[in-house]
Amino acid sequence: MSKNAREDILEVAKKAAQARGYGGLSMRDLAAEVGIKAASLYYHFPSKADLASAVAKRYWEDAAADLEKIWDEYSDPAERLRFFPVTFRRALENENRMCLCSFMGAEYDDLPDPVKKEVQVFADVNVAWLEKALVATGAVEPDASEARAKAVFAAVAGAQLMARSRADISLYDTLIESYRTAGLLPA
Amino acid sequence: MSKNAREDILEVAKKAAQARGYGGLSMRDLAAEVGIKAASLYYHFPSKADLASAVAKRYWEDAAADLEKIWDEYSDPAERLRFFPVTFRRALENENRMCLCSFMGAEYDDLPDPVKKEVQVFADVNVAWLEKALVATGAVEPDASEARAKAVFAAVAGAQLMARSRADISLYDTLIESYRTAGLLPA
DNA sequence: ACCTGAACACCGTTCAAGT
DNA sequence: ACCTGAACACCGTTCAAGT
Repeated sequence: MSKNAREDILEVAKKAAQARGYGGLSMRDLAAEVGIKAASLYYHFPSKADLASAVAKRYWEDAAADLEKIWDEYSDPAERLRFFPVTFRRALENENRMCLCSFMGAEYDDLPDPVKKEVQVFADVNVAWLEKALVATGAVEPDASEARAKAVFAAVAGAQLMARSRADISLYDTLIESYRTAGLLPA
Repeated sequence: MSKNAREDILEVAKKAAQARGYGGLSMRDLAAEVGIKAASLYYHFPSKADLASAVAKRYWEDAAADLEKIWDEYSDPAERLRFFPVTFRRALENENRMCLCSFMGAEYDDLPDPVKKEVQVFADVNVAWLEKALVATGAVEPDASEARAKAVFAAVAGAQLMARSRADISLYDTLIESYRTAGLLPA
């Protein structure tokens, strides 16, 4: 693919993990897609756990950068919140994939600790951004803003999961719109 | 365990699938826990897909029965809705397990078609019950009731997923309470 | 009717060996 | 520095064979 095998591995592994999770991520298949042998993977990453941890870390770093971009592009607090669900929509647009961290959240029991840690940072980053954005709208009581931010995150993740389980992206849009009608997200 | 091996298999497989999903369900481990050899599993079920399909079918049947019970036990529509999240809470109480169908929803790409079908029926059953209950409260416009029912289902599933990913059942309670404060569920 | 051992093609992982 | 083949203990599954 590119000149940098390590980059290729991370990229292909990310897409695979978004579709099949940690357990479903096959080192042999991954290697084949990158164009090397499975054993060669272990030159770049000491173990599957290390690889997945690096993938999850980059995943939340990219998410954080995306959220920063939304923040800077819009000044209206409600406008910013309008765009939050778009980042989760993109995974579904991308061949019905889902958030890597939602999938791995489900796999909690089988997740190596370093991976678990990065997965939780992803949620932390999203919740912190949402809380900041919600407080700025002034529509949420300050002492309820953290709980509300978590609620929005959980609900959006749930919408993505449900839409994926039907391979129906229009269902995702319906769900987000219902959240707005119900008052969970600003209309 | 019991006298009936088939029953034991279904029961143990259900708990395993709630913790590790379809992919994480190991026929060898399952057999060991039941007290037979892996090959013997294939006497009772022709394949892993058939076993998982039977498990998922029973799962939504049990869920439907639970919902019926809630419906009959309470006559106040809002009261009925108050108890909906309790069924999802029980999985978390049970050693941080989650809804089998949420997990398998994430595994969409690797799910055999018969399993996929049963998983979707689970969502259908829940959404139909929720819609009935929401309409009865009179608080939701009739032409928005289906979308709202789906939204509640997705949000509750998302709350369960997020709480599981932290092994924190109190987070689940916080999220459900936030849904009520926000207006997604009746307060 | 119900279960088993042995075999099949897979998997993640290791490691000594190649260039 | 980067990759590989061969081997390890696993996996789901099959099947002929046992009782």
